[in-house]
Amino acid sequence: MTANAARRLIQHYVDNFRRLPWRASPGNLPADPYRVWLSEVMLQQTTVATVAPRFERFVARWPTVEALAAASDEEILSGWAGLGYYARARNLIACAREVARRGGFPTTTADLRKLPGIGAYTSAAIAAIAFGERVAAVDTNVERVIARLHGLERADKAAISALALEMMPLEHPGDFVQAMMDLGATICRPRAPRCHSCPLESDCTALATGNPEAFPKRPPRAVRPHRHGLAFWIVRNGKVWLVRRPPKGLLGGMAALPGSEWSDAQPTGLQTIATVHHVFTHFSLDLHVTARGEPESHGWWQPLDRIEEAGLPTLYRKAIGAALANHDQLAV
DNA sequence: TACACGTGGGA
DNA sequence: TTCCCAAGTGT
Repeated sequence: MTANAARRLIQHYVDNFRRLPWRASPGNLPADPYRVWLSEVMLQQTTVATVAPRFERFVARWPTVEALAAASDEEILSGWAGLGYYARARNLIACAREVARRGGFPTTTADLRKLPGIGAYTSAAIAAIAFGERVAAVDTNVERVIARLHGLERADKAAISALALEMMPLEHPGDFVQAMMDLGATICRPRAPRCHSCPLESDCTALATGNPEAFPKRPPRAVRPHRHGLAFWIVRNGKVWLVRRPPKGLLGGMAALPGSEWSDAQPTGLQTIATVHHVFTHFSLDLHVTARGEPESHGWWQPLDRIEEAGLPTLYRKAIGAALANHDQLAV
């Protein structure tokens, strides 16, 4: 039964193969470990639609891990700007330099796992897809597919991994890994799964219950607090004063408008040029843009007509856009 | 173990 | 508008 299900799963993947820029065709191994690594890191918590063009830009600019390792921190962080989860970019830099120093990627899950930004899932994905190791890469897609297949409300990582490995064929583990993820992304979706199109329809315990969507059970979402912050608008001769944020923490290492610490309290008695609302994973923010005369911190003058070259994360890109819209009105 | 860590698109 | 959430990792 299991072997048949796996065969059907992979056949469905081959028949519906989505030609994504980082993929080798099914059956072809090994894939370029640099491309597999870069795409897997970009895809952490990020959609295929968002990643695809960015991936193309990265490999065009830095075709090899050695090229990436030779780039400056600022170049790479700017290239990452807008993708989010910037610790990934910081780890990407450290990982590229370590891999270049060693002369290539390690080839096993265990050794890949030691590199910065490569955890349990990504190490397994690279090992399976680029090096043909027979190992289960358990992301949320695989977790959901396996949980539904076996009718498990609670998804224990180790149990899921064992069940996935049990189902995995001996040949072409990378195809199986990608087939599972594709099934989760396109058929076995969190909501409104397309069970009538699923190659595992006849094997699925969750479907047999009549409510496959209920598997696995999701924890309730935590309440998201709201905060406020100030951003200082310092302009001169068509240039705006920017700073680089501290290397760790939220938006760590990224270009930014200078400003205050963020707090729970709404600022009062403030002349604001613009206020932008932005939602982070664990809180939302109103950033109030307010004029200041002189720079007080270490930073640089960024020409406003070349603002997209600054590598601004979305929060500050939005804030500057809103400030410019109002600024232009005031200046008329 | 639980929390910090971004963003944009779809329902 | 609001909520959900997408190929997780580090601490």
